[in-house]
Amino acid sequence: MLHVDLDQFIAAVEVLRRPELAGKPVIIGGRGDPTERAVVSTASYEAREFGVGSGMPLRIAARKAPDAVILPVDAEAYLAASEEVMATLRAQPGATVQVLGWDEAFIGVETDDPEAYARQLQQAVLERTRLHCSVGIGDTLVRAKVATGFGKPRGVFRLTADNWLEVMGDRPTIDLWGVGTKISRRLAGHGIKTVAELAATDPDSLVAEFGPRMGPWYAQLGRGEGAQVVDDTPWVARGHSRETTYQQDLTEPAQIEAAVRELAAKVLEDIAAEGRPVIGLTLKVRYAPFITKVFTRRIAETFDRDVVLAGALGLVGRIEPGRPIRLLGLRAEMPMPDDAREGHTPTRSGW
DNA sequence: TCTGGGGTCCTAGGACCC
DNA sequence: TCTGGGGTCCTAGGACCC
Repeated sequence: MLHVDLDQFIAAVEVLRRPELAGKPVIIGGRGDPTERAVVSTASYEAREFGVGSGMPLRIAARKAPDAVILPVDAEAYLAASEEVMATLRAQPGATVQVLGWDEAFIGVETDDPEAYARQLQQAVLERTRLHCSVGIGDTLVRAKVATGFGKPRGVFRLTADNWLEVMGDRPTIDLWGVGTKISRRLAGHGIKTVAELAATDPDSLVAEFGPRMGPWYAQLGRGEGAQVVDDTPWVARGHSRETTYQQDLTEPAQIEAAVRELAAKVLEDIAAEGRPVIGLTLKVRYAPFITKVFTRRIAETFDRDVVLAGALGLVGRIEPGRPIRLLGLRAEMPMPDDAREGHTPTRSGW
């Protein structure tokens, strides 16, 4: 199977409609204002030379690359570009396409020459969208996904059981897809620092630390093993959420209630667009950069906007009074149809 | 200088039921 | 006086991904 990842996707889309930005450091984030609370969505390769990367506070990025062009996020433009890319992938001969995000997909295909297929696919995407992509080839989804990183930019790389340990063995576990800072640190606490060490670990020995599913999953991940099937079943959202980081902290109860009403209106709009009912609500409150609380409430299945709004406002009562609020988020959960795809994210059991 | 927004899934503990 | 075992649901929190 193949994994396709567009190169610096968001920055590339912006450069396409503003050719004068080609070759310059470009940073996309928030509303494009580095004085606001926001982070970098994507930086062009030129901006990355200055040490700017995704997730970095925009303010810091602007200081590191003072001459960079900073643009606001334009989700609609990226979605439109994404749809063209995905349509191109679906048009490839024999391709089963599983979309992972705006700029990523797995391709299931039977071919004797995957490298040639990958090159052909890159050419097709470039011709139709003027965007460059990298392609990973693998005998599992995990290996294909990891392989793509070695192909960047504009390249192709193959990772299978034959060369997995040779290529990945000496790398830190955090290089694995599904292992972040927390898990890599906890693994290191058990003397497991490299992918090879994780691969050699008895899956059952990780159960005590990570639980019955995640423990064995990490051991499997170390070996690059996992699902080998690309699933193009249409994805069905489990829920929809909206959140806002306020430029100035909220303090007044009236402010907070108005903010929750605003979030509820947006969430209801997203839900209504799908014509599905609501069965649960979660209110997220950030009091300070690192202190986040969530309040969840299950409700009887309903299509009634007023009932949902009342439920959301009910959760507001659990907010600690008098504490400045920097972020509010509201999520509505929907019931899942029985035939919906299981295990969408890579780190989970479905893979 | 201070960390977005939209998602998914796992874990653990308590309540409740049979 | 003691109190099993299995199951489900709910809530809170954690971790990861793009």
